[in-house]
Amino acid sequence: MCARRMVMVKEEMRRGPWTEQEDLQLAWFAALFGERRWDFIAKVSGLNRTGKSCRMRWVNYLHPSLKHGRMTPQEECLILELHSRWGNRWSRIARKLPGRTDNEIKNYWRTHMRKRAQEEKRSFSPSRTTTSPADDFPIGSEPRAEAEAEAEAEAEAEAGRQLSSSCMSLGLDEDSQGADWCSMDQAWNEMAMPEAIDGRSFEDCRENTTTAWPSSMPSPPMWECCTASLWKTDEEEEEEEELDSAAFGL
DNA sequence: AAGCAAGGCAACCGCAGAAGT
DNA sequence: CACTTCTGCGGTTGCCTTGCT
Repeated sequence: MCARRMVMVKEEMRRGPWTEQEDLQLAWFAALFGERRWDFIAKVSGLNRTGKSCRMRWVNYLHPSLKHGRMTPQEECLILELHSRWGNRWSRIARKLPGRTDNEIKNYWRTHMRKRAQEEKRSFSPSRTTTSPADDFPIGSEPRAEAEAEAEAEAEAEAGRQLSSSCMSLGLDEDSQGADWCSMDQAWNEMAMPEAIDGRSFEDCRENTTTAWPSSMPSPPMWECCTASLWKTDEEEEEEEELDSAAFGL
């Protein structure tokens, strides 16, 4: 049904999840033409995806220097600290976490902070448990949704601030591997083994990808030429961040 | 075993700014 | 200088997986 429609609407761009074949194609063309001109790459690769979509896929998933796996406690700590300092500047925060993307960090923050916020909410307002939220606002009324969303956002932010400060007050930093730095969740502490991430590193994946590479495509060297510095911090930005740090007395 | 809810994450969207013409 | 195109960012959505009842 969908395929039929695709045939009918010839120029329609492909959307949704990427297939392995598409990934290979994109990686190949990105290596060939560089990590720029995504519209051009999208066209010549015949992927029938938008340049934007290609770029997103590359940056968030295919780039060789990306880490794939759970956040380490150090990374979590860093995210909390940087978020308390910079707010939702995900790309900026991501630059401080080599191998992590803004999207990944954003997702991480949202899911974990929301969870945390919900816990906070429960523990701080026991009285609310006795009355249903619907008591305050009739079902379907706008104010309820808005107020709840606002409260949730504030709770998330507060959770972050608290975690961040507890993180700092414990004197935790890059050396805090495996430290019992907060009780956010026992599971968080169990992530402390980078080697255990899925049992494999991206290097492994890269090798596998290379071996599975179509014979018509050159393999290993392309990775070398395209690993260039997605995560290298721009010097100017770096300077600015230093200034920020100084201003915050860190 | 089936149904449902929540969690996790990939992907998309809209906008703003930079770069090119 | 104005306009167009491209890139990057942050917010949001929707699908898949996992855990619970």
